[in-house]
Amino acid sequence: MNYRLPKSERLHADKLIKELFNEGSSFFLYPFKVQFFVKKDQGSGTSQVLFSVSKKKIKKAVGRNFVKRRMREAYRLNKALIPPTAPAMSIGLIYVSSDLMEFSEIQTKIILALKKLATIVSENQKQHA
RNA sequence: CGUGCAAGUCGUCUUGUCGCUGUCUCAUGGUAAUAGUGAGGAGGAGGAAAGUCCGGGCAACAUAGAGCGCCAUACUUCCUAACGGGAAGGGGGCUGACUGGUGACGGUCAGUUUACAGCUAGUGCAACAGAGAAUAUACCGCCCUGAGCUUGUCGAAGGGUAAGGGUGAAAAGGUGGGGUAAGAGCCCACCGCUCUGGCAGUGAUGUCAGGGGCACGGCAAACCUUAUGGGUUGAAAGAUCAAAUAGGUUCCGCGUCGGAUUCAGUUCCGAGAAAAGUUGCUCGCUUUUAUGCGGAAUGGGUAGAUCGAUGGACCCCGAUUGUGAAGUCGGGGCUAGAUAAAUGACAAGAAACUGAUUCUGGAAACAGAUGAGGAAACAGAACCCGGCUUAUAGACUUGCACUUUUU
RNA sequence: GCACUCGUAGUUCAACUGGAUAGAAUAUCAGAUUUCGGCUCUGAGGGUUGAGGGUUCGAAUCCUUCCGAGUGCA
Repeated sequence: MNYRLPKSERLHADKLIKELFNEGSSFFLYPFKVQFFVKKDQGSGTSQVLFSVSKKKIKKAVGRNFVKRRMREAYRLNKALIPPTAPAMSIGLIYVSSDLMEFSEIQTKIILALKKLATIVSENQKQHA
């Protein structure tokens, strides 16, 4: 199983991020807001993900780093929940709680979020097909 | 032993699994070099990385020189690349102890604190209270002269007076004495202030002598004056490379056909094509289309990438100079470099903190042992340094002070 | 990262060049009016002027250090 998360699987290009937030769709699953955008004419390639924590919610830089690292770990260990047949897309995981959470808690929530994302994407595929 | 204060140092560690990041080596890849992929090696947050309060490096732009303006600083000497930082010293304030004096007040020692140039340049400010608030002031009071008649502990009017009362944050030097009608630096001594000179000190300043006489009250974190310093903007500075698309410039080819002409599709004549209008339709007539299309080269430049950007006023150790901040010399070391932003997650254990319970001693307080469980500070580099400020569980070292117990 | 602005009753704003007890509207509470409520009238409470330190006789105001909120710069 591939548990790696190199730079090519992280979203870092300014254009793609603007595209994600301007044209993507989203849903809430506490404590996350999941923003995603299916790339057109790409087939089933590698997805790219970004993690975001608001400065308004968590004031201290240490706390923000702490949450982002735990989110990244949780995604890294559970990214297989998105089936490889799914189309390539940009994913944004935004932390909207103002409390610091334990890793186990974040992990369960991430799993739920990814499962929901996978079902939404597969339904979209069926509708288009 | 404990507690407190001051100064300084440190501010978790080990193992395993799965990752992130730059770098080195090897392999793969490829004409070659990058990029990518795989394996391995040795690295990967702080004392404040924070606040952004100062200073410097660095970069771009500006700049003959000078002045005005604006901003900052402000006892002295030194340290430093520089500073609003630091060191040492001086002066002032406060506290305590001792001490001199009738008194105002002074002296010595210790601790602590201090944004500490100039209101003896100018301008300005001081509510309320108070008679009077900065060219002082006469309310009560005190004293003198004393019209008058009610002859009194009376007193119109005039004058003297800042010692006393009262107001205030502040009442125009203070204390003691002389003096006077009562008073007053009016006079004297002392205390304080200030000026001049001598001496000591690099200097702030100290000290001694003489003079002035009581002014020259307070506020400059009021305007301001003086001295010194500062060009402006900040890495989102700036430098290099540079896709796609659109557009710029240059060149080439085509330009409905024929003829003539021109530097030139430049102009003319004839014929023709397409579209629109006129009409119910065709012919005819009129108008429009042709300053466009394609290709190549080229400069600017966006996305993006690279550099800036991590070897430096560097760190450690030793010697030496200096009261000290710090300097000099010698030896050793290389110690994060990310960019939608790495330095992590999980598990186990070990030190340090807190300490339920149980056991022993004891009348008790408590002491010694046991050690379940809990908690694990403040906080995350963003171009780099030197400071300052603020946050911080706990541990250790040194010095000082104090309490209690035991010997 | 850099540059800058602002914090006053529960809320919206005042308070001159430092001058005393920080003022107004609204909201709250109480009373009057009404059969009851609203409107209206009268009155009261409510502020460590964001926090600490300093300058001054005196600080919301001046200086300084923190805290919080906000704005601009590609």
